[in-house]
Amino acid sequence: MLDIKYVRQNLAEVEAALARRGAGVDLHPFRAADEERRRDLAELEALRHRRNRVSADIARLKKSGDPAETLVGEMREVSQRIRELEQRVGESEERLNEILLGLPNLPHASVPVGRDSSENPVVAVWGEPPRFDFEPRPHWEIGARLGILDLERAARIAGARFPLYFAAGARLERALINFMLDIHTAEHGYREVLPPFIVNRRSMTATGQLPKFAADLFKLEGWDYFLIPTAEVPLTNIHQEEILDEEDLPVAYTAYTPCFRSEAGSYGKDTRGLIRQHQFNKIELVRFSRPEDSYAELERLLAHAETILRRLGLPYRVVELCTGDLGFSAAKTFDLEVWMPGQNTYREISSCSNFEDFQARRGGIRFRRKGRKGTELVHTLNGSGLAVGRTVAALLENGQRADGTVEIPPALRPYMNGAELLRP
RNA sequence: GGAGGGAUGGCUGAGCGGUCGAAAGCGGCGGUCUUGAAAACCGCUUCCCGGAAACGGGACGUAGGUUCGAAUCCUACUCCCUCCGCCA
Repeated sequence: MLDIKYVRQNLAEVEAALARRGAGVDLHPFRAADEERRRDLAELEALRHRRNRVSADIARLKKSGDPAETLVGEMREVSQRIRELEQRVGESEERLNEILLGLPNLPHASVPVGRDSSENPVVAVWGEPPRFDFEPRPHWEIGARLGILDLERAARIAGARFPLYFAAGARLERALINFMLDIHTAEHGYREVLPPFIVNRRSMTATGQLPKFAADLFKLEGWDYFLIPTAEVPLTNIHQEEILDEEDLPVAYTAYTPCFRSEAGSYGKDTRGLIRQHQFNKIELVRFSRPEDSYAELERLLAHAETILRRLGLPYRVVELCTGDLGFSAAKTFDLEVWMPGQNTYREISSCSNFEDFQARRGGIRFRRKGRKGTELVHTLNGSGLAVGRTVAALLENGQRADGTVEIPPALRPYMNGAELLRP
């Protein structure tokens, strides 16, 4: 959520910044509700002031046994008017809140202006795409031939876009989860978390999935509960409505969770393979920092995610999302895209973002500076470190050999009982 | 599922319907003492909104209600705890 004071004082700038995102927003309804609220609030507070004073007078009169009927009668009317104004102010606030919850974050000044993903600049490239003396296959064919991936049977059990791994495939997924968590906890200083995979409406609203993107979520019938689309939601909400100590920052959490996404509106896109699933595993990285540190923290977070790709020897590039491709809550985002030989293209495997105080304001996540009064909102960041299913896909495609076997990267072999190859 | 208890400041925890934003303790900050530190002692320290400030308003789980006036009374809801039952 944007700061209401900032929006009020910079209406035109906010509209312009949101226009750069491609979100044409008219803030006139905001202004109208805001002015109405402030007008009513001024009257309301004046009346409450009067009531407070007169109530004290009444108390004094009663104590000394003097009659107070005149004042009591007068206050009856004042209280009636107060109730009316409270009602009106409440309605204005509801309107304002609804508007503010629907506004996306403002892009950081450094974010390149662009319409969509085609205008995302590539900021770094790592590794050489492998060369094959045969036609590289897509991962779903490799996985099927190895007998470790069975998306047809998964469809029977659940439906399209669900995973079903067997044997070395299941083991590979588990190996990657442990491999990534071990690096992030032992080398990058993250505290490991195993959070709920189902969260309430409040948490979804704090991180920005709600109210606008309900259609992307799986909701439990008969409950106000949702399956998490990413561990960002439970991890960021760990400190919902808390005041952290400055010396505890930055706070860094990592978690393995499955992720559930309805993928509404993506019909026909990536219908084959592991790229776009209703359920997939992901290792998430979440950081809470002081405002002045958050962009250095973003670099750090990005480097942590990159480490995984490098250790696995997977070629990738870093792209910076332009204003038009930025997610709702993010102020700035870098995507990591891994090379997929079977598809002859780079595919997103991690997304690392700084949300600044956007989520912290929605979730009430603050900190207190050492030796100073008052509180400030923290900055929140998160990134995938990495999406596990897509990592499996990348390993299968990059490690494939002419005879149908797949080479396991050396760094992962200890997690695979020392095996060097996946064979049919 | 059944029975009971509870929700108050960063934390623990008091609080007859009327100077209660709230006792006390802990923690934090500043000071005295000390070569320094600790201890001891003194002072300050809830959060949010408006305001340069003075000051004003609000918040005691949430939402309503009663009342001139609610942390205190009533209703509903949410969450937590204890016991019983069931259960991976």
